[in-house]
Amino acid sequence: MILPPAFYEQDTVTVAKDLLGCLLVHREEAGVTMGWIVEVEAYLQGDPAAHSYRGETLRNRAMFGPAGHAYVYRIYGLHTCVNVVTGPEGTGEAVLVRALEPAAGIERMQERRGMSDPVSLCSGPGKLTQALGITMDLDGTSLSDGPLQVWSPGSLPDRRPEGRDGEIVQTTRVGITKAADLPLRFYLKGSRYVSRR
DNA sequence: ATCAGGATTGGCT
DNA sequence: GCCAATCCTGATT
Repeated sequence: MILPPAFYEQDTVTVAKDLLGCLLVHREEAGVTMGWIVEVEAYLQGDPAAHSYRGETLRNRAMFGPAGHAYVYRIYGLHTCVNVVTGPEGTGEAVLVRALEPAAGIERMQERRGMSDPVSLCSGPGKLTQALGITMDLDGTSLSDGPLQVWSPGSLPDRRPEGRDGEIVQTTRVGITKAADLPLRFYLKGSRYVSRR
């Protein structure tokens, strides 16, 4: 089932951990692509590494919007990353989706990524957006009521992401310079689909 | 008006 | 391990 807005209104770290094992689903006319979320990072209020740290701007506007919407941004001029917005409106907290285990629409992902190895298809924040066809026009859209959705674990009967059932590893976040010591990255223990160990 | 730099990736050494 | 690619945004002059 599609996660309701109330799910995203919980504490951001709680949402980050509960997101692991859920399905990120992109529905397009061309077809559906989806993958289990296996790696995330939390970005909090007052967190120097968060895009929201210096206040609301045109770019990070969605981060301050209602929980359960997407915050999509471009990085290094070429890659796109997707976040799940959390917390009450105005707080500027979000969870970055860093890696997926491909679950459906794998052929389309392979076409878009120009490669075939399933392990490398979505093992990074820029890779997964390319694989699922997530573009800037999804910025600010509702994840409960739009083309980009998040489904609860077990939405695909008898199918589960790889790894030690439900065990979560917590580490520092990847690629940041500010607040680099905060342990706000979470991934499914044993998954081969994370961006790095 | 100008400019530094970034929540990355892929290719080369 | 190192580095270029590539393009805004946001901060500064």
